[in-house]
Amino acid sequence: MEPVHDSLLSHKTVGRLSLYRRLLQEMLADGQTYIFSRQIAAMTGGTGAQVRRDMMVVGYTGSPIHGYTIRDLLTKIGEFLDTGSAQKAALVGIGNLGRALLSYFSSRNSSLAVVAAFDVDPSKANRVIGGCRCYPAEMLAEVLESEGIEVVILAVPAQEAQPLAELLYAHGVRGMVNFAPVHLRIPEDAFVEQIDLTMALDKAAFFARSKGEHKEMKS
Amino acid sequence: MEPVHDSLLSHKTVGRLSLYRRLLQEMLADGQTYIFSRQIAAMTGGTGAQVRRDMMVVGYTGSPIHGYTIRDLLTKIGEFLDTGSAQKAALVGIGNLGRALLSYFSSRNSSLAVVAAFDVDPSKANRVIGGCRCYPAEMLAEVLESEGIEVVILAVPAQEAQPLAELLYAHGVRGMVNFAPVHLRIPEDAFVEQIDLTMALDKAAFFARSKGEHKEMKS
DNA sequence: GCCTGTGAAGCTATTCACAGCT
DNA sequence: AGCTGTGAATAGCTTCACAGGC
Repeated sequence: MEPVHDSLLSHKTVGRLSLYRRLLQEMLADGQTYIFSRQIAAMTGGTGAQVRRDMMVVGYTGSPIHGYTIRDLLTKIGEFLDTGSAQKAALVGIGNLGRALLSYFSSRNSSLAVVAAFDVDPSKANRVIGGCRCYPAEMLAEVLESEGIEVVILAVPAQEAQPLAELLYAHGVRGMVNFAPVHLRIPEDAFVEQIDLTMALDKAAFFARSKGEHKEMKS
Repeated sequence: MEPVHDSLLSHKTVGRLSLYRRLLQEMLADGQTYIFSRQIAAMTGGTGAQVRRDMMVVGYTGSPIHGYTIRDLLTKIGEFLDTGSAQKAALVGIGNLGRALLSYFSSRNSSLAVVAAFDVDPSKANRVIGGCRCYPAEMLAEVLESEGIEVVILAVPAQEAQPLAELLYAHGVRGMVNFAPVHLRIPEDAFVEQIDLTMALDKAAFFARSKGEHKEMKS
């Protein structure tokens, strides 16, 4: 409805910046100091021009001689993507997928820590999985507020997702990553990143064929 | 490089069709017979116009009276998305995430079945997880060919992903869903759907804030 | 030379808006 | 009246191409 977008601040750009950050962290750990836009592009599957555009957004200016200084660039991207204070995340739904996600995120050193997990099954409470304390669902509101959690990962069954999302919204959560195969209806001022595994597989299957066909057609 | 795209056949359209299909299957199971584009749009977070455009792609024409006939529409979408013969998929990497994905896909009745799983750890072989037979990594090539697998899900550690992708490509796999946080470099005629959990969380965290800020700024 | 930063062009995707139908 | 199908318009994203600097 309303074009609230900050001219240059798109969805996709933010995603790529997250990607660049991870990449640059690895390079820095590898002992590299400088990098050119083309190199970043090659490693992320983009083009040099696009990388440079993305850098414009964060406001970092590289040198034509060395390219970008990895450490400084990381700082700038961090300033752009992160809040001053460390943000906290939680996960709801400690099933197979939930547990896998917990261990995935505990191993990564994101700027964002998953600090709490919830499940309706009380037998799962009070355990620690992937360095993350588990609570029963009744404690959701309480813990969200005491910890100041603004981002939540939903790994619950499809029919539980919508009511849960509404509850989370009511308690101030404005960013969600939803693995349930349902579109969440929540107010405009919250953001949902939908991850749809069935769709991903369908797409891979479809293009696995169609790409091959194109090749054949290419007389 | 080369604009191989079939005019109307975009990435995103295929994704939405997969979404519509799941939705329509549910509605059919619920006993519904007809549906309007606006209703589909409301349930997927799109617009009516977009739904109708997508339907143009599959070549199904609805009636202004009833809208779309769910059963027929499903058939058309199926004809469009699926091959005649049932396609098979495999999964590589039976870690936490791999196991979660196996049980996820075994419960869904997709047109695409995950029929085999692989892991370098031989102790995981010869088990059955989520109705899916597990093999040691050495048997990859053999099983891929005997089963005729064209689509593979990669749930392996980052450093193993690229060599594995090359191996899969060499054995005819042309569609992959990659959960490893690395961009896969493989030839143009294969398709990779990248699923990046860290990026998803970063985006949710970023927009959780920025949406709120916009609201404030809106004097 | 080979880089960055960036206006301008080009492309893709989405929405508008209306004809046509019942 | 209210829907679908679709040309035309718009919005959004990516790439081109070149000035400017060392």
